[in-house]
Amino acid sequence: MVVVPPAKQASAKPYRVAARELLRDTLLDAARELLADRPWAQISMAEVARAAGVSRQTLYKEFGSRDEFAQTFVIREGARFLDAVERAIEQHLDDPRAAVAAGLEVFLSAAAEDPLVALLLADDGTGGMLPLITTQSRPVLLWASARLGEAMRAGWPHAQEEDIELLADTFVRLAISYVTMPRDAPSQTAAAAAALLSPYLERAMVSRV
Amino acid sequence: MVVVPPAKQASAKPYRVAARELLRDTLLDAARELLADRPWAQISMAEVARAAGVSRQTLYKEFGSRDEFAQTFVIREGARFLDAVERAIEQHLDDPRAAVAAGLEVFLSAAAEDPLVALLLADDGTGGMLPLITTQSRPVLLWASARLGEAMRAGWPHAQEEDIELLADTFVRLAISYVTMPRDAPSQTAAAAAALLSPYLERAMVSRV
DNA sequence: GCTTGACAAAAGTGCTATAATTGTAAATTA
DNA sequence: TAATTTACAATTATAGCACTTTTGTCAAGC
Repeated sequence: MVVVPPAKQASAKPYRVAARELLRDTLLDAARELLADRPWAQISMAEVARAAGVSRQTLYKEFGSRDEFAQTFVIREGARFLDAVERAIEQHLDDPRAAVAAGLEVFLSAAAEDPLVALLLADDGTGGMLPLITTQSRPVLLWASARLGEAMRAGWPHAQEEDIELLADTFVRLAISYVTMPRDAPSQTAAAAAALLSPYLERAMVSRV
Repeated sequence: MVVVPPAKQASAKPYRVAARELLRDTLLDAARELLADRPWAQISMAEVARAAGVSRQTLYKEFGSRDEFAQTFVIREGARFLDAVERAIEQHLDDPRAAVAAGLEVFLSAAAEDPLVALLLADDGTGGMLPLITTQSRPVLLWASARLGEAMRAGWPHAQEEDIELLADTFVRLAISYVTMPRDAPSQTAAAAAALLSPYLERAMVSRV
């Protein structure tokens, strides 16, 4: 009697969720391509929908408003960088200082090369996305800090919760600061910041009986 | 024979320098009063000069351009806060952690109450002064960091030059970050940041043979 | 050394009309 | 059911235009 194994699921997620994510990704990707040409203020929601091959109403239904879409976009682009940062940290779990240095360097290098980041920083006036990482950056900050916190918690399970939160928050704040007003070459900036954080970090990452 | 002591100088500075400083102060003070009413974008150089009782050309001769004037203004206002920070630090030279906590708390509390800071942060569009502490804040950052560095060098003569510079730079970056996007109440934010910096600080402030 | 008066170039203002965009709601299609 | 189409009011952008203000720099005068 031959046992037929169940067909391997293409994804663990039910169709509805997968379809929704696909939709969101398609829309956000379309926005990114449009942003290669002109600033956010000059891109309409209709264009984004058209570029994604979707109706405008689907876009609104999914994201609510233009501002929410922009917010989500910035966070999703940020996720690209944060992924890289977390990978860098995971490779240095035995050495917190090296982890911070590598994570920050990866971030600053990637951001410096990214044309989207350059565009975002260049655009001065209203209607752009710049405020989302300066004066109205609470959502981005909270999101990035929370995600980074999770990664640190996973890598250093002995660390105290408050230390994790403080370190993640500070890491993100400094990272934003360095991106908007560079200090040095990415590697030097990262090394300096890591040197600064490491004494605290090393205390925190060790279990305190 | 009676020795007549030399008349006490009103100031150690020669007249030319003193007059120049008086002129600058008068103009900058006039600008501050005008800023109580309306945002910077709606204040002309002619108004500033008139309010200071000086001709427009004198203003231009002294500051060069509108942007330079704004830059100088922001730095001079920043000096008010930095004075307070330095005093707070000087009162805790024996305890670097308390020094950082007190300095940051003084700054954040004062900034939170200051109507000028509120106006500066509120004003979104172009022509305002906000970019001077976000995307174009290099001058402010360099100035504040250098001044804070001097104060630290004076208070902790054993510290290494690189440590001073790194700490001052980081302090200023975090302070700006906290002002533009608050984390907590000033006292809590200051305590957290001080806790984070203190392990490094304490190593640095002690002479390393 | 400061002020006055003058100036061109640039930037802002008020106004109009027109067009585009946002956000929402319905009816429609697959 | 989920997305599309169509429709719509309200807000906002765009363009043209004349006009005013402002910036930045002169030279002349006190």
